[in-house]
Amino acid sequence: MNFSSITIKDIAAALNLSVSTVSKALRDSYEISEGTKKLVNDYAAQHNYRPNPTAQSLKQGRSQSIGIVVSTIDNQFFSQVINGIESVAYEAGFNVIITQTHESYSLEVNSVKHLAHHSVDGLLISLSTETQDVEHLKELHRQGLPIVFFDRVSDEIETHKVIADNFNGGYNATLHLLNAGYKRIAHITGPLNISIAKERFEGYAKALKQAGVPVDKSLIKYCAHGGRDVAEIENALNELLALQDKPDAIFTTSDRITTLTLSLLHQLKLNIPRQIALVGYTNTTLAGVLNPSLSAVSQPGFEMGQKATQKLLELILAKMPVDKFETLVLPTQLTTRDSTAPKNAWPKV
Amino acid sequence: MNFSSITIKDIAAALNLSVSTVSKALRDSYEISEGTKKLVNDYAAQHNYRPNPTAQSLKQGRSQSIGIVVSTIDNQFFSQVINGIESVAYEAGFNVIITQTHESYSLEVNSVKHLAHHSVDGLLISLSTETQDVEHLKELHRQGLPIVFFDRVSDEIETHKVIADNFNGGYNATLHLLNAGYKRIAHITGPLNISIAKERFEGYAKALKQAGVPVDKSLIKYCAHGGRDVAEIENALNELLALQDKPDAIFTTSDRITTLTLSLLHQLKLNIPRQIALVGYTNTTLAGVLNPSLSAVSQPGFEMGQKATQKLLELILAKMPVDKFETLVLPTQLTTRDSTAPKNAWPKV
DNA sequence: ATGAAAGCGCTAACAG
DNA sequence: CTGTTAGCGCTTTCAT
Repeated sequence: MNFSSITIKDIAAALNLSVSTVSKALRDSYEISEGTKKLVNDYAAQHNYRPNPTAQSLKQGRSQSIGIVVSTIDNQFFSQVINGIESVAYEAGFNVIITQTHESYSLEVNSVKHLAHHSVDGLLISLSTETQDVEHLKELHRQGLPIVFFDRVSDEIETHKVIADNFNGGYNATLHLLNAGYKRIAHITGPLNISIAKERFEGYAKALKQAGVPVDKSLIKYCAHGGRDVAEIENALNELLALQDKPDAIFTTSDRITTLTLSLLHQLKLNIPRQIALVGYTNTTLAGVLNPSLSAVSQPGFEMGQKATQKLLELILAKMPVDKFETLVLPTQLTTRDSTAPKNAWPKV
Repeated sequence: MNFSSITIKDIAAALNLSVSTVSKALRDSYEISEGTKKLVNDYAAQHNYRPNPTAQSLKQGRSQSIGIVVSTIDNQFFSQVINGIESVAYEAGFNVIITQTHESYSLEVNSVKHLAHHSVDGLLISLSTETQDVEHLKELHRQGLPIVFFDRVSDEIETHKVIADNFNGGYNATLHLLNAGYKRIAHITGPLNISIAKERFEGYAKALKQAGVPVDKSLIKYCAHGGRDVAEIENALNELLALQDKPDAIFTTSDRITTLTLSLLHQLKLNIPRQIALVGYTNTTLAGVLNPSLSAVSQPGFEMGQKATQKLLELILAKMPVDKFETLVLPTQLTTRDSTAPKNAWPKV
């Protein structure tokens, strides 16, 4: 069933023209006289004609739509990215299809296949935590599907990438903790195969080294599913708190890990920052009203979505094959709050 | 460009059959011999054949996709609903297309038109705050497009609806405040033309009346855009706090209004609940770790998405026109925390 | 049991 | 400048 307007055929019949003439007139072809164009366009406007996108897709092999693959939309960072994507895509007349991986490799493969199959004209993807192998993307990339990575990128595929400055995000958060007097700084993160975890870890390690603090492996916990399951964080936390030489601060590296860690510390009735300080990556707008107010590294999600989409549209609309690719690095922002108050200036209990 | 597998034509050529035979074999038609079916299906499986959804859409006038219209995905409640929708839709082989209204009537009309035009087989919609007129939906509904409302429904269109028990949500939250000793209970909400605001208000009013507390209009603030703009809440709050007889508690009715109110109360350095208590609708998983921990009315978002999708699929797959419609009402849950601690048992400062 | 042919709505090469 | 025709990939009569 089609719930929309008339077809080109209807216009042709009504105006005693051929469908091709109408089609050309609507597309403002130089072959068509001004008079006919006006006639057709007026009629079309009056009868609220709109081309059937499905037919156009089939015919042209292009769908005017782009596919998005993220871990989950139930996450402020990703929903901000998606809003950024939509703002640019709609402006350019492109439709978006959102799919979620829930951090699973097989769901990611499904999503990508699904999108490719629905003949999206391009793909915006942030890899799932589980993903190690990107063959499913390489294949499509080889066939010419424009792909732009954002957030969690792969270095095995040469294309545009838009990321945040993960190294400095990790570096600044850790440096801030050091400056505030914390020394035993734990790190809860995802597996190092995902780019963001690796880079944030490197920033963390660099800050420690500069301060002459050894990088203690027992303080670093990797959540295989990026904190998808609460148990992952629970285990990490229990192990950290069971150490002889307990950490006095934690640096966490994703929205989910950060907020779950905070919740668990509450459950354990640990005072933040007196018993343990916390700074984490998160884009939640609630950081300032958490208990305690949470020091946070936030990323320009909306802007990341916009930039990634602009680069993708460049690829899609390019006349010539593109062979020069860019990696855009956007700044992160560290906002310090009570959860990392300096040791010599702890808020009163 | 098509980034996927082979076509029916390829199979036909390879097997020396006609396309129609292959098509029928793939669809397990009774007209085709078992032998040929096996031949075709094996070949298809081996070469990873997958039908082109665009072509199927065009041919059948069905797209195996459903459209979703929500105010914004950047909201825990709606992203939970969407996850519920996806879980059912994917199971049934349906694809979903998500669009956002950002509480704007004109964007809603655009979204709906866009979806209808992309020939979705059905529509799941939660109306925007601005929407008063549902002619854009009536029109499509008349033409036979299956529509199911969730959350914010219209009573001008007869179809399935899935909502939360808004009346009791408002009633219980207000009753709880009364029992905790609060008497001057303000109410910040959206315009009464949206169903949820109206019903929640009625619950609020009922609880007050039962307790013999007059409903004071000066304590009720309607945000025309449902709190989309911070200024709306700011004004509401300023007016409330400027009253001779100030409120001692606030009941808010959406994720966004609730969290913004909390943030603003922080900015004003008001102690919650001593100077003013707060209970609000929100599905944020952070309610327990906010400062103070927030008493909240939460809704079963995931389940709402699932139920709505089930009802929609019933309509889409129905052989006969459906004329008996249901309105499912799901329970809400009130979780009481420190932000509404009883007056005689306030947490220490 | 299989195939030829038409057509969903649109575009585009090719004629006229 | 306009029209005829073919075809995107698939389904579906209607032959054979």
